[in-house]
Amino acid sequence: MAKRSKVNQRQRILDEAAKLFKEKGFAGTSMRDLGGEVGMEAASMYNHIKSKDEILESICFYISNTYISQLAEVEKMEAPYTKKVETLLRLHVYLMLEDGAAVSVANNDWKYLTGEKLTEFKDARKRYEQGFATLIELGIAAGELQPVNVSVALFTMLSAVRWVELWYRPGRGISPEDLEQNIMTILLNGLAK
Amino acid sequence: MAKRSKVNQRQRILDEAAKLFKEKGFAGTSMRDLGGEVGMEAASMYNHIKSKDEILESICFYISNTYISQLAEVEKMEAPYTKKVETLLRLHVYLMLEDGAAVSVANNDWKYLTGEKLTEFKDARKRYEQGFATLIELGIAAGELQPVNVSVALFTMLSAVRWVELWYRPGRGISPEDLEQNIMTILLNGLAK
DNA sequence: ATTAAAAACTAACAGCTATTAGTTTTTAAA
DNA sequence: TTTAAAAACTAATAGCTGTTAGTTTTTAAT
Repeated sequence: MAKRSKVNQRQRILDEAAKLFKEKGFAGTSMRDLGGEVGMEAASMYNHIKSKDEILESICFYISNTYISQLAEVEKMEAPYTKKVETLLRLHVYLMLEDGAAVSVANNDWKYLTGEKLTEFKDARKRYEQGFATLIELGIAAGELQPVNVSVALFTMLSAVRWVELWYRPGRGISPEDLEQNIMTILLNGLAK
Repeated sequence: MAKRSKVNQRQRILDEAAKLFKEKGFAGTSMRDLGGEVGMEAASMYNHIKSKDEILESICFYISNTYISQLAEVEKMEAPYTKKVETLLRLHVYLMLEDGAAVSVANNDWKYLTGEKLTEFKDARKRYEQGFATLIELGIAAGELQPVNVSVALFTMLSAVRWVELWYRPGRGISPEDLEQNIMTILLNGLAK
């Protein structure tokens, strides 16, 4: 059976690409670099992928699709808005702990997407942000959240969660659960006593 | 007097480089791209700069030096730790509003520094983070701040302040002062009511 | 108006880029 | 063991990279 092997090799290329793009950036990573990491001549990888651009697209849209389905999941929840916001942020942290390299690429290298893929990605991101903002807005209207500027709250939270991927490693002396709990405490209850 | 002109041209190159590096990344920006923006052949810029690497170094160390002197300033203040932390964060926001492109480059493209410049930059960043962490630690010890994990608090705050540069434009319908105030409210008092 | 320095230019370089075409090797079902 | 597809290889492509050398133009003080 040849199909299995092809799928696996493609996935290996994508995984190594995510790691390399995270480390050296999309433009700073050559197909020869990637081939070296995968253990294959650069040219050979074209049996599994269409182009370098397609690699980037696969990584970016895997992440944006995940975000969007997580949002849909949370929107369906029957719970207070604070709980919904908290859940969405927790899912962010989880995805980062699981697939940090891909998240990093989607966060930083999406700008190298071209043509309609670029607009498609930006649209997806805007949809996600819009949905998240609505949760915050409703939370404020319901009196559950402080009446802060919605955009400021949105981006402060999204960013506050992004550093995890840069910093977190098992062996940092803090468990994923504690990490999460600490971030949530700061964002929801504030740092001041 | 020719000296004046040389300094200005050099600064123009650095400014355009920061904008371009922010937009397309260091590796994604060619000297010909930069020349096009400056209005000069790529080769001509070498009358004002030593190399592409040197441009990156100038931008990165300008920012890291600013951060470090801001930290020193705050450390000298006679004030509660909450006030010190708040001041340092405000200075972050100001620097971003003033020099967003350069901040962005120092945040994202420092990894393209090479050799001892790379280690020098990482050391400076570590010193800054260490100093900031100490303020938080003392704040907790003094009972002014919630007893959260210091690293988590540090990076949550530093990141929460980074998105400004990606998002803020005059005409967003919020003044720099309100922007600041909203961020501080979320970080210090929390989003939950 | 002369002069010398500064700053622009053109042309060229060696090396790297993503990708293709064509060929050989590996894989796995018959 | 034969066979055909899949997946690896080598070699080559045109175009772009940062940078240098050498030349001409611009600038500004004498």
